[in-house]
Amino acid sequence: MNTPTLHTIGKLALVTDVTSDAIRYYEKEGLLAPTTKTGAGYRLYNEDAVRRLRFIKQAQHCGFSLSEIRELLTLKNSDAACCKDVRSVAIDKKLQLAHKIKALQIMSQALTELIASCNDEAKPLDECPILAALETSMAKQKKGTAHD
Amino acid sequence: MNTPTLHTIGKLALVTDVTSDAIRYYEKEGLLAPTTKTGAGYRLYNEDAVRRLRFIKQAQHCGFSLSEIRELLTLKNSDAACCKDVRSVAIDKKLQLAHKIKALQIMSQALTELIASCNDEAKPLDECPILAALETSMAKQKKGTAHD
DNA sequence: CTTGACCTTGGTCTGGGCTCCAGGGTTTAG
DNA sequence: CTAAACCCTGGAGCCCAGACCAAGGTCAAG
Repeated sequence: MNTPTLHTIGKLALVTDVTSDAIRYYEKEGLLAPTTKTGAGYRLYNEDAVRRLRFIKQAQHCGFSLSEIRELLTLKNSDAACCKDVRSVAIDKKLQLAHKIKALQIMSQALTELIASCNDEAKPLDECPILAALETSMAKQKKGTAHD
Repeated sequence: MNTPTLHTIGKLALVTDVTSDAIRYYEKEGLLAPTTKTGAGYRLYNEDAVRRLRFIKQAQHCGFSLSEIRELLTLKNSDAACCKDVRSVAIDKKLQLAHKIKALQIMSQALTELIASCNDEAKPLDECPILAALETSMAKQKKGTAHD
């Protein structure tokens, strides 16, 4: 019966490199509860909390929002769910990322065309093809081979 | 001396497919002022406003924020600026987009690896390699050739 | 003249993920 | 014992691009 080490919120913050404010915020959002509280109301955490915080951070780096992470954690504690469910959540998120990436690439492509349209850099502003193009409906002007 | 057609805000909204609320918001942000106002305070817009709104919308589609668009419009009305300046703003924005895209691709890549790690979909949750990986520091596990 | 469609200002609300107070109580090192 | 360092709760603020709402004024058609 070795007593497990319990951290106060500040220690946990140090160990995990997450601010105390953020930890309290996660608690409010239902992502992470302290193991116990002292009589004075101090939050105390065990090693599970460290793992859970790492989980949260990693998931964030994978593009999951906190509410999505909460769902992942719920899934994790669920009896009915299996690994396949987790996998499909990941696949879903990857698709969402693909959509975002595509949207940004379309923007980038539009900029590429605008930049290409402006060869003569010495033109005065009222002849600037970029500004002109931004005022029109910018119907695909595909004038060359612009890769992005 | 042909009288130019003036739109009320509602007409302008219809023509440009931008809500009246958004148009008023642009005005507050210094992007678009009405040509004139009636005695009763109604905003009236001429055809320039239509072009300006198109400009704003196109620039948004290129990833510019409203404050950036305001700067573009300022540039446009400036005497000192030339086409080269506009061009470099566009190039700058394209770089920013490239950074965002890269960040998202890194996330996507991380997900790809997680998904690949989970081959046996029937595993129970406490053996789910995705969940396990999210709890560790996820030190680059590069086990195969994962393209993204 | 009335009804309904329009317009006005000024305000609050949203979402995401926190940060940064203020005004207290607690614990610990010296 | 005291001062510093920690902890608590609750709330406000931030960024962005509007949406939405209420209470009222205005305008056109019938």
